[in-house]
Amino acid sequence: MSDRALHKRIRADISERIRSGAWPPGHKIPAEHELMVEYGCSRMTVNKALAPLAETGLIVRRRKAGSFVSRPRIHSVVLDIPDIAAEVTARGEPYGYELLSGRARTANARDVAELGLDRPVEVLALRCLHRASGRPFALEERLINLAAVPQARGVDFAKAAPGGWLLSHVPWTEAEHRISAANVPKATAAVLGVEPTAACLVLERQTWRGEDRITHVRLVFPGEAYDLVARFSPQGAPA
Amino acid sequence: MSDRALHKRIRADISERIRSGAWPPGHKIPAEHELMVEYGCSRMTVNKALAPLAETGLIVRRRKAGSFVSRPRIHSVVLDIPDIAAEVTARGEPYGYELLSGRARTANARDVAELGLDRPVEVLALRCLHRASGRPFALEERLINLAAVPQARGVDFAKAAPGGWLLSHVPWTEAEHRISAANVPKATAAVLGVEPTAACLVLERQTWRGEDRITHVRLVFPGEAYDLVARFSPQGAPA
DNA sequence: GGATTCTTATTGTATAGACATAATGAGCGC
DNA sequence: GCGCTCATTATGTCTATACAATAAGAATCC
Repeated sequence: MSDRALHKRIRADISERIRSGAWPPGHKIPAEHELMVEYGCSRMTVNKALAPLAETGLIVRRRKAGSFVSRPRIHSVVLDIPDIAAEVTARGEPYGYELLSGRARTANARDVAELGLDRPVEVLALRCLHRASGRPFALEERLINLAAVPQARGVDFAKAAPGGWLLSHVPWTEAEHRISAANVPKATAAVLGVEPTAACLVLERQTWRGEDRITHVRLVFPGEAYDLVARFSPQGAPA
Repeated sequence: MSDRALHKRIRADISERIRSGAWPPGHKIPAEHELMVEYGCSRMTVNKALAPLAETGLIVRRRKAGSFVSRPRIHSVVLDIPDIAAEVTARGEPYGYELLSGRARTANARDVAELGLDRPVEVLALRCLHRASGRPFALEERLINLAAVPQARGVDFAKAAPGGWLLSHVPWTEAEHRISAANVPKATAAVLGVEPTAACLVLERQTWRGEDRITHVRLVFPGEAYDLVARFSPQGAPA
């Protein structure tokens, strides 16, 4: 493991010392000049090692003052939002997809609110059911803004799930996810084959490109059948 | 915005073209030499711009072949795991904390499973209630491995919430989070002041340092009172 | 044709030097 | 002591150059 590039080794060394607690928050990190001597390299190399640590917030750098280990930073993790087909397949279960309903319509008040539109344009409203081993796995309720994605009009979503089609055909610049728990309406519970009182995990995603709203999707997972798992691996940690 | 460092501007330009779809997946990115001419800078500067893009997976670089926009990358987001006190205060509500119970004991079978221990050591089991404007906001069920964190024995968790104390006193190297929806036991529902049928959002976190298990915490949020929000901001995007 | 070798384009890494920028802390005037 | 100025120091950025590593593609040999 010591055959990697020097600047990466320096970075790994430092982040290791921080993560292990040897250098607590607030601790002063040796100056570039000192590290340069310690590792017997040029200042550019040291700088290349430290710059990303500063960018990701593990350390704070101040001119003249020096570099310091950050105060306990916001506790953030990377969460992989599942591609449902991949997720089901990864569990070794056969994946099934079914389009329950789908039609274009002028956005109603609720559509406008969910998509965050400023006026009621044409939208495509879809309801799809994803299955694992035949059993309902997730209900997808999706709105696609046809003003922003007119080419979605000609796609047959009975064959391909809209998530995958959108991902590969429509670029987006930003997305917001919302994760919550909810007791869902009776109709939804019936489709998912759970009791109306069962807790469901609701994942909502809204994407847009520039000012244009692209799509809004709500994925409802039946109760305790599904967990979102996020593993935190701090900057510079070996895989 | 064009007064930032050149290598950051180059990086922003490129990631913008990728995110906007102008450069689709698989598209060949101009060689370092070309970008060097385009921006009138040295190759080092171009390299400093591109290297982080490769590290975060937005692009793939191959010697002799060139640099290319990655195939639809894994759909991952950064999720800020809340510090409850900060979260409540940020909403403009007064924050309240209460220790419901706490005692040291030898780990029982369930403790062993939750902490992932290999033998039943001494643990500190805590139940705490977090309030917003007096109303229950979250129930915290926490186990602290006293074999790994002996100094926790002398702390009065009636005054300070264990999360904050651990964060600032005990370094950790890895964490795993699990987010799910659940119908909680009657006793839990009663403490939270919700119906036993109400869906609750359950956030579990387990942290460890090296091989040592540090703590396991389960935060139960009453139903739809709380959303986890994750905003995706691709590499190089302006804040 | 197919396997092997050679050439070369392209990225990876590092150096030494230069100037810019920001902020600390010392010195100075009052 | 207080406020101002200024030298100093550490980081921020960039250049020009060098050599290494890799793999694509061309040339060669059989």
